[in-house]
Amino acid sequence: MSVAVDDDLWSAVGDPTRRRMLDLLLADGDGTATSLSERLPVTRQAIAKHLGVLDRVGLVRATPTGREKRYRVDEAQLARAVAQLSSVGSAWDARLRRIKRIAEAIQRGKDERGPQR
Amino acid sequence: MSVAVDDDLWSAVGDPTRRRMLDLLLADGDGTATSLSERLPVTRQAIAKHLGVLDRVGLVRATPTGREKRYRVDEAQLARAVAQLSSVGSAWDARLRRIKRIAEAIQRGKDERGPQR
DNA sequence: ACAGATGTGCAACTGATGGTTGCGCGTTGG
DNA sequence: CCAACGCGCAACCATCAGTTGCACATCTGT
Repeated sequence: MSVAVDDDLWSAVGDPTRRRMLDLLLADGDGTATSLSERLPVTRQAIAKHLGVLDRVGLVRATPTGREKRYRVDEAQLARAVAQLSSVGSAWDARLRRIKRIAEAIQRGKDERGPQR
Repeated sequence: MSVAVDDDLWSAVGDPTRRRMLDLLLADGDGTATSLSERLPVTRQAIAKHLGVLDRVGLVRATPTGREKRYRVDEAQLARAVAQLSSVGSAWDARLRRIKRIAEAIQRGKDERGPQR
């Protein structure tokens, strides 16, 4: 059975730029579209759109203060996303282990019947 | 410092359809574009394109047999992808824990100076 | 108080990509 | 041998990440 995953959340962290934005926000505590765009190889407007996406899925929250708009990571929601990553990861990992085990069992079966068929 | 991630690999597993394809291939052992398209809500051609992407990043390998082309998951490469998922996940997790710890420390500092002011 | 600097938001355009339909070609099986 | 099956290629559409350009709001220094 495939793991239950919130596609919106996953694809939000699926984008490399958005992942780096989250990294920066976590490192600095908060940030604005302009401050993030200065540290990433994309324009402010592109960052603003990404912030819109992250905001829609609840990974960041904005607090307008005067002329600027500071964004903070919503830690609970990011924790949810992390949980999903490790969930899918461990599911695949389990399958890989299982496949490997079966392969080894088959190999053992062949050996029992003799190496020359 | 942000985790080193192979963006191509990540974005390959970032797509929900491709993730489900990998799930099916892992469950069945192998599959063709047609067999996968029968179990997913997209056309064969869309599946074929996704298989192309997965093949390009090495997550699957194709073996043409007569008129059909069977795809198998490359276990080593998928293991690499899983490693990256858990790598990013645990990096964020560590940051979240650190932030929480600092927040608690600040809170303790306030308490020591007295709850009022 | 006002003029310039700074920060946002909105709109139009481009390029990549996930999806579709339609068609033609090789392989296979009754 | 020919009809069915599986695949690849091409054209087309929608969405989205990214850009440029411009207008509007808010600070700030003199």
